[in-house]
Amino acid sequence: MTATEAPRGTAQAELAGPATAAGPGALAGLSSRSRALRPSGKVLPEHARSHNRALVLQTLYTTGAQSRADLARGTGLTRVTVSDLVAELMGEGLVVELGQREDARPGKPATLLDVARSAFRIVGIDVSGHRVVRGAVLDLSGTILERAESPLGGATGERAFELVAELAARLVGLATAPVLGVGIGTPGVVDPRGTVRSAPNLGWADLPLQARLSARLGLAVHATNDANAAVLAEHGAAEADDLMLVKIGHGVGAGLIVGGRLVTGSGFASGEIGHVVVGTDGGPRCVCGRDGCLEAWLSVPRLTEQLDALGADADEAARDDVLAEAGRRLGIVLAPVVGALDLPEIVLSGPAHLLDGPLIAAALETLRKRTMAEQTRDLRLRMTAHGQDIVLHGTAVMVLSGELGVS
Amino acid sequence: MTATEAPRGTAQAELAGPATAAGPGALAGLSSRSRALRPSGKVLPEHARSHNRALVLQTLYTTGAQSRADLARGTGLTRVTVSDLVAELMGEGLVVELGQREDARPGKPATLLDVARSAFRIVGIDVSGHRVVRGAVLDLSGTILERAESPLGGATGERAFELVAELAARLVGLATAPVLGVGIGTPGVVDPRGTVRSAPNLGWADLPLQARLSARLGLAVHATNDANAAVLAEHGAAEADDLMLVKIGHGVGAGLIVGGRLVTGSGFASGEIGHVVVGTDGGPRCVCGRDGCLEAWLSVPRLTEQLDALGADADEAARDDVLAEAGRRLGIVLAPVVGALDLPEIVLSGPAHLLDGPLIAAALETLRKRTMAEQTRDLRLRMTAHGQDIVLHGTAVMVLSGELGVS
DNA sequence: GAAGTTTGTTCGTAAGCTTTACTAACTTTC
DNA sequence: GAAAGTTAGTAAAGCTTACGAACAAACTTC
Repeated sequence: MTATEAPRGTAQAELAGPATAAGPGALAGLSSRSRALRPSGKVLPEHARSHNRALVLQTLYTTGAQSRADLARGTGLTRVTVSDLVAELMGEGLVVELGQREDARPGKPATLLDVARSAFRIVGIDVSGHRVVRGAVLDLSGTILERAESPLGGATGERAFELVAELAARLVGLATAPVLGVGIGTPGVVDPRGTVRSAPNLGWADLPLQARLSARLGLAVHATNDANAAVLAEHGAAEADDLMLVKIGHGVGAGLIVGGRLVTGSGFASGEIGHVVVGTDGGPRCVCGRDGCLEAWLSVPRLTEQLDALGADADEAARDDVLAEAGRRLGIVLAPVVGALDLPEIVLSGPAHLLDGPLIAAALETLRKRTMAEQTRDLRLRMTAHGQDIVLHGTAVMVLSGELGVS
Repeated sequence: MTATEAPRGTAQAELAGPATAAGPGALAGLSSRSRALRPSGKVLPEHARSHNRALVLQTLYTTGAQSRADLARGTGLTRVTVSDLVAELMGEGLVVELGQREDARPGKPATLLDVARSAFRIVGIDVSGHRVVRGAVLDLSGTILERAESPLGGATGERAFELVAELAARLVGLATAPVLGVGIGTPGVVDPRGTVRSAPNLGWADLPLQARLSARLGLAVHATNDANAAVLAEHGAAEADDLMLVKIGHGVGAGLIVGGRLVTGSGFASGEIGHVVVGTDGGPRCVCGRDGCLEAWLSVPRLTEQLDALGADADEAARDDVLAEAGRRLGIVLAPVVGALDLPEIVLSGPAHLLDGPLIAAALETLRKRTMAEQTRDLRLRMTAHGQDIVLHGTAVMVLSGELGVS
């Protein structure tokens, strides 16, 4: 009996989490399979199986087209087991054969396999913009195929949710292949079940974003904080297991990966460094009422305002001073975090014309001056390469990871 | 890789590197069995088995005496499987039957089981003292049964290693039951294989402490940074999955647990916050040459010196001011870390007469003032309950975790 | 004393991965 | 040009692991 014929519907139904609705058609079995649901800890054979299945898919995803034998060597599993898992994955449409390898080697020519990167779509939504909700349809490689956006127009609460839901539905409609899942990055505190505990700007409090959207779309939905999504996007490319991403926009927030895993925090509020006070010499008044919060120093509105105040014909040096001062403040706040976590890399996301230059240089210099040389000698501080789409890319990583165990 | 699951066990696997020799006799099979050997991925049935074995042991360890049926309910495994695993554990001498349960209930009376807490010993060594190396023999519950120490006498390099090795051997000799393993907490940067990459005070650089000691004693050895050991000790008792421990002595260091796992850092130098500069208003000159490092503000020699300078008949308020200022400085450094990680709890270790009072109060107040209210409202900042023995207890936790998968 | 309950074991089964052995299909070598 | 060697993928058998069903033991309750 081949794996594809195996009637395992019951097992899937049991594994499927209550919060995430399974998709229709070919996807019905997918979302449940790869997730390791181990609330209290025991490991059953089927868990091992799904782990190995995800491992094969992951290897194929990151290493690219290769044969079953290559996969066996790469994963440490035997060729037999790999063949079995691949048959299962092919049965679900996630993996396809590309044909025989061309190069001339002794032995039977290998049949190349690859993830069916165009067989499924991911819908990503970025609610972190101040004026618009942005969305996209991506393929399994994370390439953006379609875009759409909705002006937020100051909407909050239920109206804001409605805008998000409509945009998501519109994008699902644009998808020309089955949708694997929908990912959402939103500001605020989001718990692991995708409930927005608190997002003041959007007027959301205890909004079960993931559950409601999942019910409405009939698709698997994953929601997380926008900075967390961003750091997932960056981690997808980076090889490092420790990474911090600082997202600078209207507010300032961060996402952290430590030991290869996303840090959520005890109250799901990790990365909220925007209202940490910087230094011991005061600073600009913050919207939160205190003086010298990081956000008061560094937010895009504040920087823009300061630069505008210099006038259009301002000295280059004067502009640089403003930006360098903001960078120094960022460095001051990051130094203890870098020291405590021994971080090798920090990535900034936000308007490059403000961040990429004197600001980032001053931040790195400040970090070096305020931490042990051994730790920050190799520290990298750089702009993201994802640009404006970082949250969208991150939501795709989240869906891939959540649905297929791939990142 | 599955985000929630893939790297699990890495901490253990890394802690127990290939350098760890298995013990003799009854212990020969233990150390290898419980370790989750999953460098990059595949899961075999035997891995699942060892995981479940550790789960049973862990449940028994933390919940205390209970029946096989209780264990089955607690772990989610069936009674059959639990019986099988318990038989294996009893065969290795790790679990014993205590006799029938006394209370009057319908049904066949249950046979109570417990971890054989006195059947094995753990030897712990604390090299973090400035003048002496301290050691102890502990049972599996972490109770200290014997103590021994060696004056360091300014020894460094090979002589210091010799002192440690001799103390360890002496303690192994004092043990009246088979030794499960030896744990060492040392200052400096220690990699996952127990090699001390750098410990300036001891004159150690790239010293394979774990491997050499393991070869010499013929026992499993685990070595880690002293602050990491300390936070493991604290975590053993705490229920929280996120925890920071700040160890204040001659130097200042920290150990971090995030998401239930020890943070090692990209260069194995996590927690090195002693030489992070505090604030933007200068400060005392540090041994590292900079002004205003945390260690320059907060180290025990510095505090003692300041208090001594006040004179023996000093005002109580003056003493409090000195300590409160140090506490404020600690709060300033910790605020960004608390914000970034959303930490629920910070524990201090060090001389209570200095730390437990105005210092800790000022630190907490400063933390509250410099972070978002939502995050620090429930923040706990307290002294450790382990006192001077925190590193010794931590080394025991490390051995338990590394050898048995129990913590 | 009968009925019900709980414990712990025995026996057979399903799932999963491995080893061993095989065929297919190619390159290299003589 | 044929034999030898190499590699890919499959098939069969076996081992490990955990499960479910059934059962005996031993107790409480009625």
